[in-house]
Amino acid sequence: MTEKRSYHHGDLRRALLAAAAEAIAETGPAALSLRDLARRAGVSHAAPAHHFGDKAGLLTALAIEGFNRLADALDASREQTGSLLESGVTYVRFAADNRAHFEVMFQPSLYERDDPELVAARDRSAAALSSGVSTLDEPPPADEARKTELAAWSIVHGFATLWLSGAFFDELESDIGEAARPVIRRLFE
Amino acid sequence: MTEKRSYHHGDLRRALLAAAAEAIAETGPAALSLRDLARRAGVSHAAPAHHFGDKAGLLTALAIEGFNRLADALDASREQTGSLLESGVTYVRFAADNRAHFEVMFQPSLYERDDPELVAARDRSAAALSSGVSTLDEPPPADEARKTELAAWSIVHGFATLWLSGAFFDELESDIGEAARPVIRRLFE
DNA sequence: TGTACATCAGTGAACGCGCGTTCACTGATGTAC
DNA sequence: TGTACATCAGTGAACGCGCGTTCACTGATGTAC
Repeated sequence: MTEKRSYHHGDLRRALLAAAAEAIAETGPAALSLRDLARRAGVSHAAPAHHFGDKAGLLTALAIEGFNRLADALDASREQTGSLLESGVTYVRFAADNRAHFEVMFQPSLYERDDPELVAARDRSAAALSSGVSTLDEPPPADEARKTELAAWSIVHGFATLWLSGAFFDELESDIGEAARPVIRRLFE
Repeated sequence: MTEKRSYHHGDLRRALLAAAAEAIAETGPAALSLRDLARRAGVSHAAPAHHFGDKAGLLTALAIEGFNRLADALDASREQTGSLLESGVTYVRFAADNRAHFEVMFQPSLYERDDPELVAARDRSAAALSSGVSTLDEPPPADEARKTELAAWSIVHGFATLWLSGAFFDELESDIGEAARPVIRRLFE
């Protein structure tokens, strides 16, 4: 913790992203300031611009990280369970465990939505989501599949968003995944 | 438009709320500044404090207005159609037509969530939502009803949120209500 | 109908603050020979 | 193994900006008599 830092930080880019996730979880993405991140990383206030240029650049990097983590989690869930319901549980868990990333990912006005790396990461997530529908016991006909995908995405996204906003405060059990499972299950009955 | 204004504005409180909805739709709730609202309302920069105290006070008023409008819309929809599906369509339409209100309503960190008037308006919305479940052709048993409510709320809230974030951009038709109906219907099959 | 006065809505100057951005700089690292 | 030099990461002082807040004020409105 109290390591001496040399003139060069060594891993400032990563440290700034972690500081950003922390700050956003505390006060939301819009209140983020580069000077605050520099303070949190123990570095001069002009340093962040070196790595990200401006706030949008930093949030683009954070969104990329988020979409890749989500795709990783969904892929792993599908491999292990082969169940769309469990992929949904994974989605809401991801949102709760990566709150800052999640908030940024779905506010594209905060970042550069055409960044090639971002587009690739977003597409990975989308593919992981839609491949989940094909794991259903009775997969819908092709022309209906997209509607089912959107319904599944909507219900898990809505549950996660409402949970994070405190709408279920004190009503549901504290594990978001367990709280979500019986609700998501309604979609498949 | 170019009416002469007397020293007293006459309806500044309402004008500030309208200006706030406009500003939030443009740049989001966090970027809101009281000085900007004063400019939009054509009034000196210290005037807003007279009516709302600070930003949280103003956003509390906006959230109250939003929850009441939502409750009104849901009540009207239930009276006219008696269909939970159509209540869902009404919910997503409300979100699109009252984007600024909707965004503020579900970010309680922006306002005073214990304000009595706010609590009352929020409860009105919640009641309107849950009474919708009892209109189903096959209402669920009492102990299951809440899960069904949460599923319905989640799917419409998720669809609305994803739509507003641009996630369906260029994919779905431009009327959010028509786009949502076949997706929401998946929950009832 | 007229006058006096209290109340209230909005004004405008002043303040201190944190922010993003710029820029000449300095110290560390890596590579060529 | 040693030296020279280019490159790059991070510094720190300076700037101008918009913000929220305060406060003595002024003009309009409403009420008492």
